[in-house]
Amino acid sequence: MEAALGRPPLRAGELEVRPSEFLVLVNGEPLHLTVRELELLTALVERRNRIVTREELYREVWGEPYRKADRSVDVYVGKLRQKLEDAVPGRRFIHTHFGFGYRFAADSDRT
Amino acid sequence: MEAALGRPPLRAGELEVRPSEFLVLVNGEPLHLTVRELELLTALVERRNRIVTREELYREVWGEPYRKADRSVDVYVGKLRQKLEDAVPGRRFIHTHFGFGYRFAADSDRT
DNA sequence: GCCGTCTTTTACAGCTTTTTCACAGGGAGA
DNA sequence: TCTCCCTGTGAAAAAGCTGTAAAAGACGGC
Repeated sequence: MEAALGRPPLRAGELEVRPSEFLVLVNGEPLHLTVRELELLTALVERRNRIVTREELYREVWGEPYRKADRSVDVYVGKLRQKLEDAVPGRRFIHTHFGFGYRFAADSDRT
Repeated sequence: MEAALGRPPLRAGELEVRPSEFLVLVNGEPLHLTVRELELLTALVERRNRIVTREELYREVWGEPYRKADRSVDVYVGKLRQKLEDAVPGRRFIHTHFGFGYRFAADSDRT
């Protein structure tokens, strides 16, 4: 979270992430997220359209080495999906790549 | 999968393998592969135009000694051929060398 | 302490992938 | 041609991964 300042705003479809303000807007409306949720979403959006391993996400968000079998990332992906679904029904932002990890995409395409 | 990072992209005809992104493109379109499929294809493309024994492929992809009579490599070669055929009909990338092993070739020539 | 909120851990069902098996068909040498 | 071994492949069994609810733990405010 410390590194939030200086990170530029990110636009991704109907989402706008402003790390420096700890804020996410969905179609201009603020989305209420917890710290973990915000950081995980930010990490994903910063890596949009790329498959990201749980290990990389865990290191980035939790700031410590990933312990195999830790399910925190999965749980928070679930939380984010729920909130994003509430905010933008029918849309799917976070894709699962079985055996690899997750991928954020604002446009409903690729892979 | 751990060793995926740091491996450079490989181009081979209409294929592009990007191990570091867990991604294979066929004429620019992502090809959906499982972990084993991706690793086996990567191993073959890295050794393109050479006959590779099952033993070598097994050691590389499965990371353990090859047990004689294990058919895993054959099964996965079959899966890859199927998916490549769907993606590029009429093309043959993976050649069988009876009694020796397999060989990947992007150009439709030699044996 | 007691609450409310957030985070971490656990458990399990459901699903996907991987492995194993069996058999048909093919290739090479005698 | 005959025989033996090798390969292709569908399908069943086994293993492994993911989604998710819920329990348990942490932490701060009152």
